[in-house]
Amino acid sequence: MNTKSGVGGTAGAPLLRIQEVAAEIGATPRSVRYWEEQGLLRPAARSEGDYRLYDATDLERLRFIKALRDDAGFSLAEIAQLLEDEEARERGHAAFHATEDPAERRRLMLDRVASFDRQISTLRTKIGRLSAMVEDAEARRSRALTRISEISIEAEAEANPAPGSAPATQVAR
Amino acid sequence: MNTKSGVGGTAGAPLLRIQEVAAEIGATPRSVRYWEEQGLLRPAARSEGDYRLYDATDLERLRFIKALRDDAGFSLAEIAQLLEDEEARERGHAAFHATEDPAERRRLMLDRVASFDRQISTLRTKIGRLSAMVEDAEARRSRALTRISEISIEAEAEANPAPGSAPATQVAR
DNA sequence: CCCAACCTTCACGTAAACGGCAAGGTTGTG
DNA sequence: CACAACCTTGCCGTTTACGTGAAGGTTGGG
Repeated sequence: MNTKSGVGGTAGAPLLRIQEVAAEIGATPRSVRYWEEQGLLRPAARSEGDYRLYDATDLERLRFIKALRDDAGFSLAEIAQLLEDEEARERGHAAFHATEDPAERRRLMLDRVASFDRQISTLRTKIGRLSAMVEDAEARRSRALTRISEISIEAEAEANPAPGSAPATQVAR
Repeated sequence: MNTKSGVGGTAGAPLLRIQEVAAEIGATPRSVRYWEEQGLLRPAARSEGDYRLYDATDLERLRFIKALRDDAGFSLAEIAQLLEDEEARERGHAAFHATEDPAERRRLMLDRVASFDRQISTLRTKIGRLSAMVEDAEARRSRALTRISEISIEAEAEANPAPGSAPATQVAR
């Protein structure tokens, strides 16, 4: 077995190979390659022998993709859309470090915030639709409960024809 | 064009044909047939000439299926699971009308409530995962905002050489 | 009765998202 | 340096969820 866990040149960052990242996020190397093929990730980095190498940022991105697919149920095409924002953020990150101008840096960060806002709103839309379904189910549930109490009353009336007052028998079992 | 809108025998309920229900829920007849093929709906009802006929209950069910697919992003297999509960509810509905015993009726309605509870919890689980993603994005967003305010301070410091101490040169790079 | 517009059941085609295998190159430990 | 374990790029196979005819029957207004 391999004892090594990093392939970093100067050991600055522990670059991972495809199987390692795949296992980390709970996917297969095939899927990760497919996602790359579909343009969801950049070529990451390659080793001397052309092995794909992933860093922490890539891992984060992969986790995000996985969550969008499994948890949110988005298609890869939709994810590609959402990731365009993420791309923009990363480009912004590079631009950020390329400038010293605080005004420029501020602008880049504001773009980043706006990008998060779009992402959040997309997710919230989905949550909204799911919530509507929950509310619908809750309404039906509560109607069922109403019916139950009606049945109880009905049962009482049947078991106790007396109109005066004072119920006597139990209903539940 | 056809002027008729219902095909009810005694005009008790306005049974719809496949294209009508499909249009109603925003799907194609093909999809509706496929869903039936996959066991998501029962044969509904058939006309003399074997045309599929749908009533209000079927429509509700179809709407539910559509929402689960489009809004919640469930696979037909998952929907089949969720619908088993719905099936049980409908069987319970029949059993409900078949008995006069209030205790029995109460039990059936309680089953119905439990079934709704399971459905609601499934949806809530999904909402929870989406909410986690939103929270994550919000955390990143707020970190970006923090960076922005830091930049503002940095800019001030640069424009305004240290009042108390600390000679100001450059910071990052 | 006629005919357009619907419906039926096959049956094959397709896009998405991978799975799996072949043929060959790379890594790094013993 | 040998060799197991990993990687690479094809490329074909598979499942899901339908689309798209084909060939023929049904409906219902005129």
